[in-house]
Amino acid sequence: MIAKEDIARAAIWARELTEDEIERASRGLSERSYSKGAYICHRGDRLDYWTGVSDGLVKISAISRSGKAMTFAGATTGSWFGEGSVLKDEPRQYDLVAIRETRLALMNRATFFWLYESSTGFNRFLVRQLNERMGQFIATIEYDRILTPKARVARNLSWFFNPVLYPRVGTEIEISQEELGLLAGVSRAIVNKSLQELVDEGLVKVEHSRITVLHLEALKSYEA
DNA sequence: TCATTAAATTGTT
DNA sequence: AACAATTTAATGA
Repeated sequence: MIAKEDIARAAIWARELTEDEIERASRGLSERSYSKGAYICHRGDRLDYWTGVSDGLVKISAISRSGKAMTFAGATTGSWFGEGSVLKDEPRQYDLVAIRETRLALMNRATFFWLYESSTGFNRFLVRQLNERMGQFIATIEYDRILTPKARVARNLSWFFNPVLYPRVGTEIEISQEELGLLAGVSRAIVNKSLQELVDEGLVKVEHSRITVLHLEALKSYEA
């Protein structure tokens, strides 16, 4: 088992924190595991923690009034989310589902607020993250209206490489075509065909359970 | 280290 | 949704 302090130190928001702040943060952390397909929480549930993905893949989605499932985002290893619900002290607005075996790091509310009140570094992180997410949601609205399934796949892929929201090193992501389909809201067959075409266009490289992005900018604004 | 097997993933229909 | 082909991971000689 990894020490809490290591989790805190490795977290993206720890980069601008002081030693004292990191130490305090680590004491407010706990971990919880979820098996593939398990609901972490349903819309309307209370989840009084700020949540980070230690390892795995989480789908953030909602069911529209017409009953259609809609995915807002995927959270991969290293990303943190849910600050909105914790800050406002309200139930979660979205469903959270573990798409694969997943370990979550949970920061309790008291610790989150302590950082919020005390740490300028932490606040800088929060502002950056909220700003990036705003940009991504605007892009989501656009893509939902106009894009072909193939472009959905391309743009969903590009989101995983937002350096603020998803602190990954390199240009690869470990994700199966089925998982990507779940996130993009298209069938596995569409994902497969789309990826092959994107490979032909020289934008990505596809291996087993792994996708390498070669031209991120082209994916971000993919239209056809 | 290599061979065998089971499980996951991919490509196609 | 179903099927075959491919790749990986796990097991044990």
